[in-house]
Amino acid sequence: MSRSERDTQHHNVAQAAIPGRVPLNRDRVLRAAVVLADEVGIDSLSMRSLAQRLGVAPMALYKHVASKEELLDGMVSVVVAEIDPPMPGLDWKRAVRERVLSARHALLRHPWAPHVIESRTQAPLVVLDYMNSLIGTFLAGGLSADLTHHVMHALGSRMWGFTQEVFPTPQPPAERFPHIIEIASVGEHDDKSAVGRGCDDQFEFEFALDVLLDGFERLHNQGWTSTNPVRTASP
Amino acid sequence: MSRSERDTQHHNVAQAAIPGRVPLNRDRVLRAAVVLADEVGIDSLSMRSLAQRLGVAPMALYKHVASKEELLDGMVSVVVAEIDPPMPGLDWKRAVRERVLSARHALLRHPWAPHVIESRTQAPLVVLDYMNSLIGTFLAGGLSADLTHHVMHALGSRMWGFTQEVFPTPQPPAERFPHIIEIASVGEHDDKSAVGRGCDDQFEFEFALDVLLDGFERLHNQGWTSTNPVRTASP
DNA sequence: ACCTGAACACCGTTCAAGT
DNA sequence: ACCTGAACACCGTTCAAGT
Repeated sequence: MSRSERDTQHHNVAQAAIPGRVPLNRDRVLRAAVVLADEVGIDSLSMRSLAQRLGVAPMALYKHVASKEELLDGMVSVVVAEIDPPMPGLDWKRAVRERVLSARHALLRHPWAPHVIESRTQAPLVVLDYMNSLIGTFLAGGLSADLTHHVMHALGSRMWGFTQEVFPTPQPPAERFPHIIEIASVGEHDDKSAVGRGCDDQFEFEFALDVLLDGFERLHNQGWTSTNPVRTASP
Repeated sequence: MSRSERDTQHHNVAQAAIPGRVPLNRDRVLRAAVVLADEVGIDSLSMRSLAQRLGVAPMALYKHVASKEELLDGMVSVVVAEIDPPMPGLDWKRAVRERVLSARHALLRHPWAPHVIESRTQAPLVVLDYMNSLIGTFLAGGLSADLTHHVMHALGSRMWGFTQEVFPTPQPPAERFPHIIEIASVGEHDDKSAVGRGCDDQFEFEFALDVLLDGFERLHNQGWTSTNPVRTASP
């Protein structure tokens, strides 16, 4: 780092203590939005509340993001960029597994991320980078383009390391729902790992991920193609 | 049906032609909300627009639903109640498969249903009925309560017959995303079956569902338990 | 060039009042 | 008992104006 660069940084840091003196930029807006959403929840994140946090008029934000939708796209980009790069030297199955669990690690720090990612209509570029990289891992492992296509669909939003939880929070009455009660008691996992409401825990996620990856591997070994989808389930 | 009951019905039907004369009830509110959301989209469904459609002041709705959240719960209940009952005489795997595809048939008529179902914090009772019934099918098929628990988690929101689509709508640039381009061309399915934006098509859904069900069957045949999860993927 | 203030067209929901 | 109208505390976003 050159002397002038260091000075500029110090200058900015000094200005940051004086509210409103550091000019806004896109990155500052997006990072502040991520922090604010982490703190107060995505429902309480508004253009107005974000502007207030930044000590700026609401309309100042529109110089850096065209709309709230673009703000949400940008927030997704920030957290997806935190996902670790692929680990080298692993076979495709382990490589995908580790990558997805790394995505889980990065995204589940932000309880709002699952919902916001799934609500994107246009995937931000870093999202496509991640998907492109995952696809590359399957292809490098020898899976056909055909199988890889369907395997990526089957993986679905689980590629981000989360699944929206579908089980009810309160215990329902046993008379009407005997089967739910019957299976509810098994496998009591730690509630702490469920980040925010509506997220799975680690054991259930890995179980589902492994069922899928094992299935993909079996289809690959069988030479599965979409025009000749032979498939059996004997042990 | 007694004479007086018939007369009462005729009376109501006659009144229905005069807007605003039939007293509102919860069912009329919920059904109107479902129809309106089908027509204008869930984002344009507001308490005010629904009230206007019903020819009533916005606050009249609050006699029948406590809040907009409760309205959404009720709308989910309406569409989930349309799912066919389980088919008798099938083994557990076929029974689950048919039931889930029937759920798909019912829910995908309402493009907003996936998003709204996944956003429920408290599952409506008919949602628990459906889950209880699915669990019962696994248990009746001989799966342990242990395995069934994890299998239900792994099935996740796919039990409703849909998965949120994760692929981008516009074709991205080939230079930056070569692998996406490579697999994009395979298996061009009909776009018509993708109900609204963001929903999978039939082939991809069945592929993923079968990978999961085949995996569940294999674990069941192997005598899998959560404390002794032996699992291999040889063909 | 970058930010502001007022205004517009919406929300869900409260409250007190009408019939 | 059931519905209404006005009002409150919010939204995202436009526009014209400020420096």
